[in-house]
Amino acid sequence: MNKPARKTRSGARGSITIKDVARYAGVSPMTVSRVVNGSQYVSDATRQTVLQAVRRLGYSPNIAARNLASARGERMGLLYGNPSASYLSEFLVGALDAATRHGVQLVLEKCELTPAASRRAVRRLVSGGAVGAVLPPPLCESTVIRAELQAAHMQIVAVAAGRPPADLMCVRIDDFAAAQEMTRYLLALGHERLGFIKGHPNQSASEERWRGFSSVVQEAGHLPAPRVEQGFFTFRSGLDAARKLLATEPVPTAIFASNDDMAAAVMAEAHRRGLEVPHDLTVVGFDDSLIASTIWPGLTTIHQPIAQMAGEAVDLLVTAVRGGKGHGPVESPHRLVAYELVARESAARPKGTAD
Amino acid sequence: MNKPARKTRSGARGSITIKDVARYAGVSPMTVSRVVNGSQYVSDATRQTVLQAVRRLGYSPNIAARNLASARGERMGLLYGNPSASYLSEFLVGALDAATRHGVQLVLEKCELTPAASRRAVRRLVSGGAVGAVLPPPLCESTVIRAELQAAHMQIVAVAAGRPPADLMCVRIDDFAAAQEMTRYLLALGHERLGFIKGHPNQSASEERWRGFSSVVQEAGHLPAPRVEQGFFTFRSGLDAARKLLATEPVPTAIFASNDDMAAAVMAEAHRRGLEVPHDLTVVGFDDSLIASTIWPGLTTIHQPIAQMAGEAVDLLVTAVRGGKGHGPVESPHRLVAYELVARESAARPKGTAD
DNA sequence: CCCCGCTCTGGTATCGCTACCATCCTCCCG
DNA sequence: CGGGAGGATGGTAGCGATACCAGAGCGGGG
Repeated sequence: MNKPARKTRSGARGSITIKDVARYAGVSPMTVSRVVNGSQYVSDATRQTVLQAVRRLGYSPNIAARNLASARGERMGLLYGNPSASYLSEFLVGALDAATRHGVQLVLEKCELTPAASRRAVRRLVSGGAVGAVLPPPLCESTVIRAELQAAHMQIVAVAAGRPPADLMCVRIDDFAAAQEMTRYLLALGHERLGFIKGHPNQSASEERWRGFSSVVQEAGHLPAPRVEQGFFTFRSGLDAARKLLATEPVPTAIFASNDDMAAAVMAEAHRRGLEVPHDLTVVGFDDSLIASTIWPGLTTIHQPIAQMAGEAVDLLVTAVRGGKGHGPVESPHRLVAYELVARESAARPKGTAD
Repeated sequence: MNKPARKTRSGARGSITIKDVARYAGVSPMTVSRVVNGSQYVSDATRQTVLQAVRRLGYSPNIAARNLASARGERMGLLYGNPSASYLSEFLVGALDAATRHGVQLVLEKCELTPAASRRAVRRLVSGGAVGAVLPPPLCESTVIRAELQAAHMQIVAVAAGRPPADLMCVRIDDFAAAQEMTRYLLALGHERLGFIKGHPNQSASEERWRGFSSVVQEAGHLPAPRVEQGFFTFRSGLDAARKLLATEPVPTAIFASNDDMAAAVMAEAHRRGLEVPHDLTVVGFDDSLIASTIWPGLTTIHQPIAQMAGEAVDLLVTAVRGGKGHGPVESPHRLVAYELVARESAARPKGTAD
């Protein structure tokens, strides 16, 4: 019999195992496991004892072991490759956090929007062992990607699609309502000559934002018809749109751009024409992307809790994947989260109005 | 004896185990393991057989099991909380990728720069079981954080510190050389009246970039003294600096800002004054952050391979942590990676110069 | 010709945790 | 007061992989 301790247990970090806790608390490892995993079948007294032991010893479960034993640790794909990618960093933070919580692994895969690239990306994901995928915008609009993923029997969650297909799991804000709120905000400030820059026609959120805007304008009734330009969510397209909006009289007193990049472009063009923001022109955006708080004056915009949305997307995915293993389909595959109008310096009452 | 198959193996995804491969290839699981892990002690014939079996069966090792068996799967902390945070998304992509490669878990922790917040963040990291930490800028400059981490016996890798302490593992570009190259680029275009906006005095990269710039200016000899303003890496500070640089004659023909946010501010201010970029004024930045390619005209800047740097940081960390378990200290704890000057539209020959 | 050392391969014992089953005990009901 | 339901606990057997050791085959030096 050669059974010397194979490894010096002392020095190693984080080497406190469930057995140590069990011994310390005077219970069996199983009971500790139950406490740690929040099973109901533990008496309060025992639970307290164990929790104390856990705290005293600084126990933290070994994820690898846990995953191995419980057949968890699935891999979840996150397809990214966002042209207007201010989302990504916050998105990753939220997704990674949720993934850690659930003990699943997050696999990143870059993906262009061409069919060929999509196919390749999905294939890499599949061969990487992913069982589900999170699709941030604008990838969630790609039918090719969706088809490829579904063909591979993957669970999918779309994030921030404006009007998602009913059969798709989805986490989003109410773009329509948010655009309405922003428009009402402009009206409340006293603006009447409004300009609007639409988003990319391929993304369903664009339509929603536009509908929100125009519904409020129509509701108000008395306003002059707003000036509208088509944009494509890029700074450059915003510049072109702004040029048109600002070149011909009557110049709007407020411009609502469908995202922040375009709003920043409007500000740049306004400044070039000698207009001060917000004194001569109010500019508002949508998304609260990085650029909104980077530039000066700061952009009044709609904040999306991107990290939270990404987190919920992963939650949804995990539920779907695990649920699918035994139970029925997921209860409510659509999740609406709260947006927030963030007032910074780029919006004010129109010139010549009392404060 | 009750030994019915506890679980239907068939339906589960990715359930091909090392044993299946071994059986298929007619070897022992150990041999498969050796092949998969690239051990040298496998004959070529066997290796080929096994590899074929792996491919045929679509085998992919179970990370949880692997980590458990080999005592890997450590947790690595990533402290973030970057005020000028264009880094983060690329950074995360690179770090997560490397973490996946090594089979370690990445734990994110947000961290403000105040001592109290730092302490709290580090404590959370420790209690989360992290054994090492990656410090992106500007956190790597904080002595408080470093001290806290070292007190907790964590391995640390700083990323993109301009002049890191010699005893710290570090991945960075040569800020000095990059600034030199950019300055030479401006001179080569024919610019002589230069402006420079310094970075935040608390970050050592600022000093390096400034040194790089001025060394080339001095080398050149014949130039008029450059105009220099202090900035703080923010858009706002760039705006203030630009205002000063552009308000007083002689106005520079080219302005080199120590980062992209400030360079974007210079462009904004230039446009406000009716100067066209690059026709009337050349503007260049540093970092190649998101804003550099968002705005128009695109910013000529120094590209840092952020994802790669983050990945190498994790590599370094893993090596240090695993190495520390048995071997000596890490060989070369400093890693320089290649930067690249990215020429976009914001830099051109000065006005009135032949092309 | 034997022994040593090297390459290559297989067996066995875990890694830390949880699933499942067996057990014990309490309390309620008839 | 016996039997059954169900709460609370412990024992045992893996999850899928690697570490370590043992052993088989082979070539070369003494």
